[in-house]
Amino acid sequence: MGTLPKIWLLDTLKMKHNLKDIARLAGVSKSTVSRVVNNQPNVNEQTREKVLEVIRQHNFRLNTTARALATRHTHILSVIIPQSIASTFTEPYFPSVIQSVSKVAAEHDYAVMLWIGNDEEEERFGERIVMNGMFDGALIASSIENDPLVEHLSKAGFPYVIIGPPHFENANYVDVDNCTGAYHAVVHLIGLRRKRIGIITGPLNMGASKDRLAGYRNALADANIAYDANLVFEGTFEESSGYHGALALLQQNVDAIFAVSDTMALGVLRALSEKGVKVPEDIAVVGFDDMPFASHTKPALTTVHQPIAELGADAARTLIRLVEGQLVEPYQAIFPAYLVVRESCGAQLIKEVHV
Amino acid sequence: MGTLPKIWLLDTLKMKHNLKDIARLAGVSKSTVSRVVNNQPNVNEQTREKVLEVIRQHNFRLNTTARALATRHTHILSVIIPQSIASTFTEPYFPSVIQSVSKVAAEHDYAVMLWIGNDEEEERFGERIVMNGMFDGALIASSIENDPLVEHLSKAGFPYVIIGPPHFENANYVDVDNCTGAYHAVVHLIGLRRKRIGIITGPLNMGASKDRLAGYRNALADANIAYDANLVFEGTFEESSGYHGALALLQQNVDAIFAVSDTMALGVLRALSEKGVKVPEDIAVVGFDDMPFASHTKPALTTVHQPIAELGADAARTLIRLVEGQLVEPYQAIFPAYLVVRESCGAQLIKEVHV
DNA sequence: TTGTACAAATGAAGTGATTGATTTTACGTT
DNA sequence: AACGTAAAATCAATCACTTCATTTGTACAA
Repeated sequence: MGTLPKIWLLDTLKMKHNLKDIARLAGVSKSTVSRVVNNQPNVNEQTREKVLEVIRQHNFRLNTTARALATRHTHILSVIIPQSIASTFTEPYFPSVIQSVSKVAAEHDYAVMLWIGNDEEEERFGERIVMNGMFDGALIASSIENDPLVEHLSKAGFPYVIIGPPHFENANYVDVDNCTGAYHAVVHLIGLRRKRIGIITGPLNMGASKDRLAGYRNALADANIAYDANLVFEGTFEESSGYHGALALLQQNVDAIFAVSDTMALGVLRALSEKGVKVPEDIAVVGFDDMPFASHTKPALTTVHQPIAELGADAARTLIRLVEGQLVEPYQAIFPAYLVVRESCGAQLIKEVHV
Repeated sequence: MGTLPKIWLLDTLKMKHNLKDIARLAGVSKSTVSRVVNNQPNVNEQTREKVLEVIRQHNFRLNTTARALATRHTHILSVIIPQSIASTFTEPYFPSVIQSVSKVAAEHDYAVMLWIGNDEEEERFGERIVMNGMFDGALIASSIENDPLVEHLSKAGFPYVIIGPPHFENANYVDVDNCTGAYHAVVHLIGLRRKRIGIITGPLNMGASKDRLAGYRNALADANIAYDANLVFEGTFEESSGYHGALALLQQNVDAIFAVSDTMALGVLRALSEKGVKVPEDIAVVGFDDMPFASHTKPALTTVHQPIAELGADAARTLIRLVEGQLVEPYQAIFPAYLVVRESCGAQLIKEVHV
């Protein structure tokens, strides 16, 4: 701060004009130019044209920073990826969310700031974000429970929307029905006569992971199958944890593995293929996410579809409404997740048997 | 603009203070508080302590927007993903770049803005970015040739660094030696006695794709193998284009396929596996990128490694130097790319023959 | 007791917009 | 011609900071 040189190479190249200049050149006052730029009424049509002409001629662009100071709104939305999941950032889930957020933001003329947590900084992450403060609201992508970040933002008075399970009673959030989605997947496996169904969960300090595990347990309970903690492997959402989870569950003689992310399911397929285990004949595999690659695996992956892009878009729209004061009640949306049956669960086999 | 309600629910909750308030409360002037906040010299140690105490007590945070207006620097960096490649955004390449940029930015106390091109808007994309103007400099991720975006930014006077092959003579850029990387891959295949080597390129209006194709041609030329346009399939960097490329090249009786991205190589493996073609026995496959999943495919993928994170980090560091006026000469860095030999190229086979 | 030097603090003019209160202009009525 | 009215334009305050020129304060030497 304050240590930057005063003269900027590129500043000298661009002749910058401000409202006042344009006003002078067009022979009107600053206010009038402001009205024209902001498409406000009460300005004569000829005057408007004249001003626009001058603006065009001088290639004038409004200084957004000054406007932000005056209006107290930057028209910037933050997307926050907590450090707890930064290692998973390269998973297609986040790009999808970000892309849809970015699109909605653009439609409403908002810019998007991105904050990705860094393993090396602990507490400082939330502080950095809050200290910056140059955004109107924040979207928090699936953080862990009791993430201090949320409290930080909340205390600092920033509007925010959580993408994932909520942390507080009255939080604004947009989530997928993880529990029911997982439930359907496991019910399906049970229907296909699988008896020992293993699960590879995500980190259990994340709401989404817990909900999916709950769906698994509900399905077992409804079928009167005893819950066996040995069949539960806590993964990290990474491919390698699917791989190791599968190896561990093989020891338990499972006949089905439910990996709660497609990426982990990929790891499962790799492990089983290496061990010469046939999918779905010997072990059925079901994933979660329905990522683009899920239909391209071998065998094609049966998985729980979640509408990731819709989730991000809805969250963004909600945040904008919140920021613009159009949202009075807390907004809490839960999107359905449904099972997409492909090859890896063995539904085909059963059908053939029936025939 | 200008249509937002004047009273904000959350504004009433947070008692906001400004420099003037703090100055009054600490019994000093605004300037002094500013010095303290910015860690500048010429302020008495006791005064400094006193001011800091008041700041702490009132939970004061500097208004970054006002500072930006005064200093004419927002301390924001933009990462721009042109619409031409927005479809590939979920590829791990971009998250990796963004993550490393984000990290470097954080280290230098910069925030990161993200602009992702949208297929639906053509020309408006660059305009939107420039009109926003609330950033000090931009990082452009691998755009197509003659992308009007670069011209836009350049005209608007924004410092920028290109990640990928440069568009102009004097542009600042950070790139990978795509040509040499591809060259090594193809030379390796030739050394393994492959005679008909097909290539699946990226979009040929992108510099990186062209450079990789050039490397392929150079390798053939050096080995006195005639270049055959029938062995060249123009892909899109997407998995499916690898799949279709492989099917097309199968018609040409190739004995090796060089896919210039790992994701496309994945598609190649899928196609070959479906057709019952053995890799590497019947057809050798080489990818490009060395993505995390490359070592987890079956067979493990031989591929050209490129240091994606380093690329992003270096670009970010360069941009910050540029923005802060510490860069006088154009910065042009080319990172080496090297071949990582695994199973899919069939190097093992040859060794065994020799034994 | 001044004068000088230097550190510390202050005052005021910027930065470029928005916006509500106010004045000017244009135009149709009486 | 005087008046009322509404539209159009202007004025001035405000947003919250930085920074340069200036003043104040202190200590030490002459």
